[in-house]
Amino acid sequence: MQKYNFSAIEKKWQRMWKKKKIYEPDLKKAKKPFYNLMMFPYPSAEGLHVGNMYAFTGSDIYGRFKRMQGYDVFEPIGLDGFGIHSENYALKLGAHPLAQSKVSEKRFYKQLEMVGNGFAWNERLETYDPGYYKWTQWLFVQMWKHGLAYRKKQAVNWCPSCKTVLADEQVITKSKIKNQSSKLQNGTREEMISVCERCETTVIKKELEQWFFRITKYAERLLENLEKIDWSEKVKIAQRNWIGRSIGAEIEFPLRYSAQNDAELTRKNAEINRLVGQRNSASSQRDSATLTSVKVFTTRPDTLFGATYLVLAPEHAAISNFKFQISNYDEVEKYIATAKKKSDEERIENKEKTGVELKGVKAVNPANKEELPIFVADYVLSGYGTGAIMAVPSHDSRDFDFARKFKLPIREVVIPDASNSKFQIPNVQINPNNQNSKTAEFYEGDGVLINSGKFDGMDSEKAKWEITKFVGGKRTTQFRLRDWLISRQRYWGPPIPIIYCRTCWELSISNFQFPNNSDQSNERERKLEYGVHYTVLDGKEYMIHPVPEEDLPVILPMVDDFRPQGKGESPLASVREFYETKCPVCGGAARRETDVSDTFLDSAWYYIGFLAKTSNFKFEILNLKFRDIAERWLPVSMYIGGAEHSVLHLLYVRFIALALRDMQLLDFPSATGEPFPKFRAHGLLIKDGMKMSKSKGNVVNPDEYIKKFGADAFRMYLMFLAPFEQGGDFREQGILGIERFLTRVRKLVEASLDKKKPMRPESKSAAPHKTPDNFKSAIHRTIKKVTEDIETLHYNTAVSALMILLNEAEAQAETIHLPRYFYEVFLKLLAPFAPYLAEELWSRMGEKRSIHRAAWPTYNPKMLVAETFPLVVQVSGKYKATVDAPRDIGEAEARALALRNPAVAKAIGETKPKRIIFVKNRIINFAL
RNA sequence: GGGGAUGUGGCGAAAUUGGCAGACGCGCACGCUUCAGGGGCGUGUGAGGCAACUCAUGUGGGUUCAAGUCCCACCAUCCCCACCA
Repeated sequence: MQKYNFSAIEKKWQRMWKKKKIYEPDLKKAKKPFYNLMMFPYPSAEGLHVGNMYAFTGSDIYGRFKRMQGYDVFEPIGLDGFGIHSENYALKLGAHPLAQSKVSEKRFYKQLEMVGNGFAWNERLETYDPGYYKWTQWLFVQMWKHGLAYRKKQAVNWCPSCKTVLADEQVITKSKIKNQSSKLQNGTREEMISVCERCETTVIKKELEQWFFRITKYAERLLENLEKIDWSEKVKIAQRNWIGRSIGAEIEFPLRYSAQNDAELTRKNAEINRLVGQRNSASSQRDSATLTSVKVFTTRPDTLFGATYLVLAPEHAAISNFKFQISNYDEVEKYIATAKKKSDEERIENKEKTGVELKGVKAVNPANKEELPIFVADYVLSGYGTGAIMAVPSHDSRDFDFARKFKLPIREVVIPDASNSKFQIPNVQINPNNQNSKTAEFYEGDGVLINSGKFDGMDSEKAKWEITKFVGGKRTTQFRLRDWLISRQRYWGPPIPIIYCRTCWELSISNFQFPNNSDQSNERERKLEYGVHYTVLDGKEYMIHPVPEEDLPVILPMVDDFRPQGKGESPLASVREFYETKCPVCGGAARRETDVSDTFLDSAWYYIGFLAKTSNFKFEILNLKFRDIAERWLPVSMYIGGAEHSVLHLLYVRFIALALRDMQLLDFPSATGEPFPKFRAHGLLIKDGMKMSKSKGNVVNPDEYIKKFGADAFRMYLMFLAPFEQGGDFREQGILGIERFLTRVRKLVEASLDKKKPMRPESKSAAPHKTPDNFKSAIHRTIKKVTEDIETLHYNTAVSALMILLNEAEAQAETIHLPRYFYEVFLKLLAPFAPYLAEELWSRMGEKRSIHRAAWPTYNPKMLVAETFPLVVQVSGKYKATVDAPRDIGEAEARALALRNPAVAKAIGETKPKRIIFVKNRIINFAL
């Protein structure tokens, strides 16, 4: 057998494909556009990971298939090269990220070319290209101008090792099992810790001024649109849970202060007025007004009569307002300080509830006018709802734990419907003010109300809204989704295009008047509401201005020491030439924002970037030409990527797309505005049953395999080893089977081209050119199978169908000349999987056009079925025989045929079958 | 605690959706090939039994002429989220 030099052939076709622009659709004129997108990689580690290859190949097969079906397929590629992962990699190597990016770029593109994907190389992009991040910054400015970006001081996740802020989504909870002795004694004891998703360092909380994107404004739409897009169900569920909508009520609890404090109260209120009221007297009135009630959010307003205390989150604003009414304020303050210092690790690990009562203040239950104690406790989160809850220990496990610990009353107000035997009535003390700690339990289900005055006997679902109405509460919806924290105190990212000006602040505030009856909640929010956008830097207020669009991009300066500072500031904050600038409004000296934006902003619009790239380093988004292109190509036809991006990238991209549409900056035909109406998540590739990682030393280097077996064999093996959406175990041995298969394909085609080759002597008697109908039928069945399997991403069974057809063809070739039709069909079906070999053999057959532009074969439905079929014969449900039967025969004929079989006749004997079950073209069963 | 999966040979996995369980491939065994170390070809390969047959899709029940597939209960493993009121 002659040697097959795959690497030479791969190079040859790579050149040819590029020259003939096989994979470059005309973005402006394409008639049947098909945007086949795969998540672009970030070049962090040593070259491409097999996992990447796996994902890209799976996506590429789909693209090649669509191209052969006549679509103008656009399959772009680029690098998500900005961001912490790339920066950390550079830090590790001791290289500058800018220099390192050039090295990575070269290697990645070379590898990506090798694997044989039909990429549109002309449109490739890198997120660190100033031509690209100019538009990332432009996007930020648009978000700002439309009120979707804002600045706020918040306790944020801080990674002490990466020295930067992390979004909630980038903090992961890890369980680590405690030492073995405790495991033996107490069963498995798990300790939960919050760690940085990248370096696994424990994350702590830090209060910092940060930039946020108002993704919560889109919570409802992001949730509702999920119903209208064709995505892997598990990804939809993950997003649904992340957005986390709950419907409940906001209920106000009036406050009452102890009598002995009243005199002091008056005096201290005056003090508040003096402190707060300097700038505006209206605000002090409001501040004291906030002291009269506390608002809580609850999903169970039906349990209001069972509320026996209130709990405020440590960060709750009202607590400091109570300052002069709380008799034990020192203790409260101490508790709050401890709670704030606690990392999430400690808060979560320590499930034991803690808290302190606010003495001297009571809340009044609006339903039954009872006075309730108020606590501050860190089991209530400040960021959710109103940061305050009404505690109903009888119907909530957390409140129950707390009540037990602090000996608070537990009053049951909902019992399961006694007529429904599915529920057991829990053993709960119905004594309102006395808990029996031995037997008390909580019940979180629905049921019927008791101990609830005039609502007794009402169904709990109905009571929710009746009681809300009764106490003047408001039905509201809450989301778990938080705003997207977008600023990063690192170097390797697009500088946030914002300028802070002190002069402008002074000018604007000196002649600013608040409208008299404005909503006077928090002074700062109020100012923001009336258009005074300012921030506080080093204790002074500054006006916030976006960088004018014509001044973009704000170039990331070349900085030698790009290491994170660890003070909550970006390394850019030490670069005077960078941060010192001129105010775009007043022209005076001003200061630039020195944080960079989150990498997820870079990747939130890259699919638009591919379309907008007009030439090297130039993108056009705004002009009309681009709008034509967007209209033609968006939304993306098929998006394939990893499920690990279920709630990060995939949520942010959707958000940005919807926002751009609302801002009327992006338009494409779509009812929903969703950028990816069809998304499929590929599975995870593992090795030896374990996730691949360098620490385990089981990382597969794709280059070696491509060098050894060729890109075709490597690709095809990856697709064969398991269903694409499931992922599977990479086993080196498996690739040998594919290698054999491809060699046999080549030999079969080569033999057909070799005219001199004689037929085997023993087959002379056969009619050499007549193709048997069963073989024709096999060809058509294979076309059907492969077509349908590619459409549903069942690549493993598509490959298997090709193997079956090859086996059959080899057997046929013993006796007949296979028709040219067979070779054409076979190579076309093979082409998406093994693009090089298919192209090579195709051209050797004398074809001039690329096989990747050839028409995908179609099948004739009439040819699918053979003339006979194996009729399965059962007796009493047990298999007895298989007989060859003509297609579509009726029951009588089938019965006669079956009974002629000796094994069947023997099994039935003299008995007369009670019943005969006959399934056409399949089975006949004699029930005795 | 909540949500999502997944359990089929020695291994990766198939199974027209209720109709011959294990397709296809890996591995293994034996044989052939003037065949040298991961070469090619052929045959066999779920388990037990000489056999006809019997038993087999995590476990235990059920529905059905017929169950990997449908229903009920349980067990195991993995992933995601997690004090979200």
